[in-house]
Amino acid sequence: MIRTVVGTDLPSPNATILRMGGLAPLSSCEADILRDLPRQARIHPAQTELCREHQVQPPLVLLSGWACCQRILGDGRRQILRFVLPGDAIGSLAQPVLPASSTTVALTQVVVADARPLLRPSDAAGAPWAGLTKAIAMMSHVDEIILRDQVVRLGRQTAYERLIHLILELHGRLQAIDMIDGNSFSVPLTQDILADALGLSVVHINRTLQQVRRDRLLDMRGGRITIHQMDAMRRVADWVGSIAA
Amino acid sequence: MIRTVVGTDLPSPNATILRMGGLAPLSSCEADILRDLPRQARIHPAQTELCREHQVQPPLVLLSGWACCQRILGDGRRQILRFVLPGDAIGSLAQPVLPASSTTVALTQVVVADARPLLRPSDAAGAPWAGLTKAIAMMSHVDEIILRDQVVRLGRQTAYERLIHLILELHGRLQAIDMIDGNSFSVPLTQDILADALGLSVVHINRTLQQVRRDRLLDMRGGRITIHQMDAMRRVADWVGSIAA
DNA sequence: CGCTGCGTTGAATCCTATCAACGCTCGTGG
DNA sequence: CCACGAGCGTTGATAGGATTCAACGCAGCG
Repeated sequence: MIRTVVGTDLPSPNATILRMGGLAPLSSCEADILRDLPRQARIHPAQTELCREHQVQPPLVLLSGWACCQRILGDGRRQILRFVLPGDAIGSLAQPVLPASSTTVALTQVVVADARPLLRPSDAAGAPWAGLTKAIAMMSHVDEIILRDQVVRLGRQTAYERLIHLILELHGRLQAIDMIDGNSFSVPLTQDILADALGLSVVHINRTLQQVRRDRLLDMRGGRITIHQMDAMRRVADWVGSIAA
Repeated sequence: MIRTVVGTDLPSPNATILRMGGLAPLSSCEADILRDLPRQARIHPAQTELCREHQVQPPLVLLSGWACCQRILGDGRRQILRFVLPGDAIGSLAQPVLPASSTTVALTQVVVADARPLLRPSDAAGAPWAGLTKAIAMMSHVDEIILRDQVVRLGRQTAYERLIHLILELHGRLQAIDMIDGNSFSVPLTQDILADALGLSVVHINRTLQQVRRDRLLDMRGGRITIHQMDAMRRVADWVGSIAA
């Protein structure tokens, strides 16, 4: 059930504006382009493949909902490469013509918009596109940092550290799009999904979650994370705020 | 001991030409630019930091030797993100002005050249720079695929699979720059380095290496890998030749 | 009502890490 | 020349972290 959004309930472009505006100052003309994204946005249910590995397709922007890039091994093992949050791109904005480097799947119902309006040829330096161009460059840079963080987590951190480190990442990214309420935020992730993101088994995710709760660092249940001791979490996970928050 | 190469023993630009020429057809004028890279190349001994995380510096091209991108955790744990082979860039060519997203260290003596000659403003479409521009875009795309492969290895593969998968990656990348001799190739990696790349302990790398040898898949000793059963290796590691070889 | 998705628990197993020690080669210096 | 140490590979024993298998509880839903 893919439907085009119509009528008065246009999805909000806020996340995108916050995200890109946080990466580079945008002219009012550029902000208008972002505000126009929701026209012709599309809604997809959870589990939808938003783009498939090796396939060339125009880049999208996620307006609302969560998605993830993942890869499936021959025997069914799944590894989630990164989570895609509102304001993030699906498919590279910096290299729009290359095939997708991995499959992106909706984790919740999502609203996506065609990102091509952001891609006008921005040859003229200092033109009204300079802000968007820089924001796009920054986005792909941040994406790479996120991927490298993921490598370090999986390669050299314990389950306990990985879990906290990922939650700190999500916290930082959600903060940038104003989706943090005080010391808690909504996280539509099952333990199953967390396991595939952190390279662990569901059972062990469950036990690690209990451990962090017992240690009073944070609490995760019912799709919501409440942070109790941010500083202790940063210490445990060896957090270096590489992502501007 | 950093010295500039002088005199008649200029380092060969071959790897770079093979690498970039394999990613996009290059005009003779573009090839000339690559051939000119070795002028003013620099030699660094092993262990040299070629670029440091967060620091902005002009991109380099590795002409010979091996390097790696790595990150060190607070308590000394090290994770190698990717190996840098001859013909590869150090620092992004596609986004030359952004800070480095991780530290790059020489694993052997290396020769590097300033990559800025490749970066002329290539506004004019179809200009003599089109090939280089495309090759640079492809390189950053391949780099991302390599990083994603690394995530999958670390997250969802066993030590045995990881080791073989990495060796297949190195084989493919070395083949592209013509550094494979029959069924064997030189690999200046200690077991210590392999461990930090694959997220394992040295001891376990050692034992896994013995296992693959006993299984007659391949043999690694004295800085050289000999492949005995390529097809079996691909099967074991769930290899999908994402990297053009 | 029974099913499905999700979270939870216990027990046993396995993979991988850690610790400690030893052998080897090679370069260095006495 | 030989002693010495550093770097690298190897081995055994032990411990620990994470997986697997299996089962159960619970809520939501057709």
